Amino acid sequence: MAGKDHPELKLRLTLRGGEWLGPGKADLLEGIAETGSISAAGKRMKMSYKRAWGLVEVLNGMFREPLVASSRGGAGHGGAELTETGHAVLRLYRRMQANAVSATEAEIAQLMQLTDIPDRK
Amino acid sequence: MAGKDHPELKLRLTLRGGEWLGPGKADLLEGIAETGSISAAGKRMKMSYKRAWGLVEVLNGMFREPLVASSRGGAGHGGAELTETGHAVLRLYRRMQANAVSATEAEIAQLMQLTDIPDRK
DNA sequence: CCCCGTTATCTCCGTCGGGATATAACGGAA
DNA sequence: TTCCGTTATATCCCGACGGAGATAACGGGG
Repeated sequence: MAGKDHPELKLRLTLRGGEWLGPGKADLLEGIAETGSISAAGKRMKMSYKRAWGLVEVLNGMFREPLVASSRGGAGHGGAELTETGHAVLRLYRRMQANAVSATEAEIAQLMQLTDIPDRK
Repeated sequence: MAGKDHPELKLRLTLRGGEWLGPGKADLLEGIAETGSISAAGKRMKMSYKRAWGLVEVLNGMFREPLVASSRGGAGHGGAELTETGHAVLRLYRRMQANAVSATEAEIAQLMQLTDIPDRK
């Protein structure tokens, strides 16, 4: 279920050439915060651990401080969690997305009217 | 020329699953409007004609009316131009982008401060 | 001392997007 | 009738992306 929820606006913020923050990395951060594990977060998004781990590595290198702190072994058999910076980045991205959506509602509505998609409201 | 201009915010508006409007198609539309040719517009963006033509085909199928009108042969040896709908879509996309940028300036500035990128201002 | 689940790495491999290239069609001009 | 530049379409091919799977390391618990 979870309806198709169209139209949908996605944002990609390019920090430097080749380094950017988009919906995928943001969702992964959120998944890590909720599951406490890189592999679990990746699995939830149907992506391989290799890919999830690679994204985390990139994320940690994009900012001054790492966004994800991970540990191996121990009582909890290892895991991962967001750092303070990680939470801050995720929060800022979500707010950025929300602001962008509300600031473009009018244009989106007009664009949708030019499509042949029936306006179910 | 053209400075790096970072950070940069890009928008992708998904109309239906698999059909979306983003920076690439928008720039292509703009290029066609300015050059009067699909191949010239594609070349300007360093993309093959095949790809440019494919994007135009998709664009024309996304809305009720085609966005690009093309012709072969004749006095001008063929060419392409934006339809009224094409101009409208491009204009709406540009306005959407501008609104989104100004609505997220604060978050973008805060995110940049978390990077190790020197703030040249 | 072995067990466990996760992190961390590596290698192999299928898929897919898109470039490169070739060819035909078009239709007015010369 | 030939020439021209563009649209339109097909085929071949390569590199990158990412999945699948194997392996090791970790470190507290039983």
